[in-house]
Amino acid sequence: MGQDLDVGQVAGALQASISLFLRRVRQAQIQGDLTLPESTALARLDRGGPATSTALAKQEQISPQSMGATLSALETRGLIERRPDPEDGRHVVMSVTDAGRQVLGNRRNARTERVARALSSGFTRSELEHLMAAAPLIERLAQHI
Amino acid sequence: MGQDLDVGQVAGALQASISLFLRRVRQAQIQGDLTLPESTALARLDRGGPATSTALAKQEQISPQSMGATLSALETRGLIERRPDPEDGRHVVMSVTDAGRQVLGNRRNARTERVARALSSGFTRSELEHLMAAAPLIERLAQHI
DNA sequence: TATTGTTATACTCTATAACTATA
DNA sequence: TATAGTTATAGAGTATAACAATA
Repeated sequence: MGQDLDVGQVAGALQASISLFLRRVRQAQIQGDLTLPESTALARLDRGGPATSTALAKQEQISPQSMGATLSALETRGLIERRPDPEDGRHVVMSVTDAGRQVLGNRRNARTERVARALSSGFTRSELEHLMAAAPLIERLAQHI
Repeated sequence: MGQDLDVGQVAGALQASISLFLRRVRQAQIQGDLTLPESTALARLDRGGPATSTALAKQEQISPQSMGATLSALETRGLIERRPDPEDGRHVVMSVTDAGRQVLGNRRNARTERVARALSSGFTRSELEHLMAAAPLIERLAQHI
């Protein structure tokens, strides 16, 4: 306050708006659609190339067990495949299959489509730019909590 | 992106950054601290005055049952109290107790404090302003999904 | 002994369905 | 019949603990 913006106020405002947003996004989940952690892991695997579940877990900042569960779900759907690492028998390297790349190619799943539609209809171009610029700030903030 | 910013791109970036943020905020939860929905409901009840659980659920855009569970937890801790509505026996009006106001007065619980600290140490003033301005946009977006 | 990964279990947050009480 | 609230149950998304295999 005073000269500075109160960081507590910013923290509170972000928590409130962000928890509402994520709740609504989850409610927009449609049967058969990839869940949020599934799309995130699949996209990251495609972007970063084949990786082990532990490495992915570190990148997403979740426990290896949680990442394992997400990857199992993706494997069951045939979107990724597991391959043993010949150099280290403890490693299991995951990679995106053709089917997985196809799903990523469809790009906008039902959930993202709904968010995109909301953005198209109620936001000015400048507001969109503002939101786009905020995303990396939120990500950086998350990494420092 | 040519002339227009791709709304799908904005939607994807927001989902990724926001889910990471909320995950980290939840991990920062400390034993004994109010959970995120608990603080949100308590703050709203204090801000808006006594209200029924159904009314609060509508405001937070969650199911009445979920709000009921959150309110029960707050009541168990003595932070809110329930009072029957003499005019309509179906209504149960919730209000903040002195203990609840005291908790709100402490303002920054451990979770918010950690977010605030992260904001203080790694962000410029202009980035803070940017984040503060993004919060209402995110909230508006959430409401239109 | 340390690391990778799996299995088992549990907690938080939310949902839907079924019920009771009141209007 | 409609509304407010409660109870029961389930699912998503995470966590920790205990374990086996490999290094």
